[in-house]
Amino acid sequence: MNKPATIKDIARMLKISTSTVSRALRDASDVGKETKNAVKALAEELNYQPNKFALSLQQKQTHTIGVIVPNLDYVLATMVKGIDEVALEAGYTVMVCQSNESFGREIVNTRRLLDSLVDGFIISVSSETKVFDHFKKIQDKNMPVVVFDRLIADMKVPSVRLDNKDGGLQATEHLLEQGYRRIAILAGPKSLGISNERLDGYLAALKKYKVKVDPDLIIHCDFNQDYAYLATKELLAMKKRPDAIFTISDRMAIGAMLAIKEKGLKMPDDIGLVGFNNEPITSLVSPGISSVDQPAFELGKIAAKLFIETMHNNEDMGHVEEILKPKLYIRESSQRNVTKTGRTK
Amino acid sequence: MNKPATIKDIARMLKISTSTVSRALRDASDVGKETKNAVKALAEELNYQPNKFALSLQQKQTHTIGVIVPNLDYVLATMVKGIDEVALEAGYTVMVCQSNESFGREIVNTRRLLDSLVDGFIISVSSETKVFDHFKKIQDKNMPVVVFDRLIADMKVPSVRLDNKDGGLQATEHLLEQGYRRIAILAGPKSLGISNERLDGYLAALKKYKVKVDPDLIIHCDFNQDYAYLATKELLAMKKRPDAIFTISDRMAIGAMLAIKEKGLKMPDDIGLVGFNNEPITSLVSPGISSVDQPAFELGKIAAKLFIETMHNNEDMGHVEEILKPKLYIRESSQRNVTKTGRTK
DNA sequence: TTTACTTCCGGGAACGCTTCCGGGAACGCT
DNA sequence: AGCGTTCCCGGAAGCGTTCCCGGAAGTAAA
Repeated sequence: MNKPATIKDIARMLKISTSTVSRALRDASDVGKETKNAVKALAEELNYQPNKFALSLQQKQTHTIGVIVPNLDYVLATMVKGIDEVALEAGYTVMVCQSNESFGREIVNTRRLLDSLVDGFIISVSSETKVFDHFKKIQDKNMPVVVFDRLIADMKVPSVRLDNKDGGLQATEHLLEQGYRRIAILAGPKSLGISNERLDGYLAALKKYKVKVDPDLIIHCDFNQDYAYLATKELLAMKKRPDAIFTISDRMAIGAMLAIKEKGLKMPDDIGLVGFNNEPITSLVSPGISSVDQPAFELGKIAAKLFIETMHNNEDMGHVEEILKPKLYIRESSQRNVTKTGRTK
Repeated sequence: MNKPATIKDIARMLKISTSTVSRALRDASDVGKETKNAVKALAEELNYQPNKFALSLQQKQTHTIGVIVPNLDYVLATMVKGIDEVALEAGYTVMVCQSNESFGREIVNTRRLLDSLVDGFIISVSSETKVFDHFKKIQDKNMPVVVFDRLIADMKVPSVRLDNKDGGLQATEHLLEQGYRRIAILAGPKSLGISNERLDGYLAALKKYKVKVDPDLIIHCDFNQDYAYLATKELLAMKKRPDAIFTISDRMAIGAMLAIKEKGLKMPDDIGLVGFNNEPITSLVSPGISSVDQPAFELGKIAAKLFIETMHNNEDMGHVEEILKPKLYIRESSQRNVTKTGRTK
């Protein structure tokens, strides 16, 4: 039972030709019923598994999807789970590579998967990435590409993403409704699209409420907790400190929260706080942090569906662009008027 | 530039044979210097990439490792990152599949990867899994298998794991040192090895301090926050409630913490709490939760190293078993005597 | 009986690559 | 001049499939 059985073995044992075996196994029409059964029975018995390499060599398909993500934090891990779910259903296997938010790493990963191992890609790009040549190579090879969450600027490919602007708008509007007026925003690096979109939402909300934008309250810092902590410390040290902070990720919200507590300020009274992603941690800390939820699992599923469609319909899926709506979960960190809205979750 | 260039193309263009091209590309000795250079130059120009399927068909190697994990929570994601790191270095690509702690899912994943796509496996088994036939099939095919974190009971394969007993011991001993005497433990399902080992450590510590074991204080519940919350509620409702709780995961610790707060008890004075994994969240909540740290990244790296060794040294790696030591990080949730130990991290 | 059409099956090429084998040319030595 | 070596290179088989094509029966129609 060492060497796996091949189609040839079956042919030899049954004294028929390999082509017949091949056809029988795939239920082709032009093969006798008895032979078909005999072949299937023997295949079963020998535990026959078609050799994927031979198949791939022939039909140049691997039924494998390369997924490249910047990391595997809560949101992305959930999205990947969604991808996995529908990919498996459709007979695809998924290869997940993390780029660790590194441009170089992303190129290496792409290269590796590209060589010949995968049928196509589902990508969320690293925050470091500013040029997309390595991804364009994929398209040159006519492989399907779907991007999700973080989009690629100038490539015409199907995509799923969150309506980040709306998320920023909901968050900021909520703070305004609660009476906060000097609202700061902790955004990510300027190269990061999702960050800019959320910032747009923030600006839109201020405009709607006719609150003047103070450039000093718009901070771009790295996408993590430590930087958010430092940035918040600076914000709170201002002569006219902000009375609320909107961070574009929950990890940053945590950083901000640490700085706020250290300063001895109380949420939501002294200062309001809203995060983004609705990670479980937001409801665990106290006070709970309001946060914009995104349907991550659903988003992953859609990404995979788009991929499979593009794979099958050879027609150019042009620029299909699915946009999902976020939903704000309000918790203690920003809820001044308890009468106003019921606490969710 | 649509069809990728093959060795044949090069041969034809240079008017030499494919075998010569093949040899030239791999720097074989018996090929003229000039031809060699010519071939290499042309290959470069055509952006030639050897077809992996053809290679695999031939030499039955894919340079791909199948990694099966129960989920992608903080610890496992970190471990996978470690695996990725050294695998990439060694020229291997990694395929990650999550079993979602489901036995059935694990079988499907194994099956899929097994078919022919991977050279071997690095596995952390699902908590649901009690029989290991699907893994034994892998060995039957003479593929290398390395297990990590959660071991497979009766299979002789190289493994890396944490010294879970020591972790349980450190945690419990610490609580005892702090003067707690009625210490409860929230363990996982009885089928979960790591849970039992940590429980062993707990028992060992009690024995060492000559504290009698109270079976009512040993709770087996599901490995997540909600169940831990419920279990803790019950514990706290006892006539003689415990004065400390050791949970075998941080997520469970969070659940416990919620129940404790709800009951109006204060940590560390009314009750002590120690978790396991040292997830970032432990230092974010307040009070910070003491937790047993495991070198997850390192553990992942070792797993991959073991795999590659097994792959190369054909000699049976017998039963290599690497065991890593955990380290307790003490935070506010369990630190009564501030004089005793300095707070770490 | 011939013709034509099904039904079922085998032969062989092809996918892209490696590797074994063998042969020709050039060279040096006797 | 003859022989053995060394250096390069081409031919061909083989990895496990699929698929096209053609052929041998059998059956129905002319």
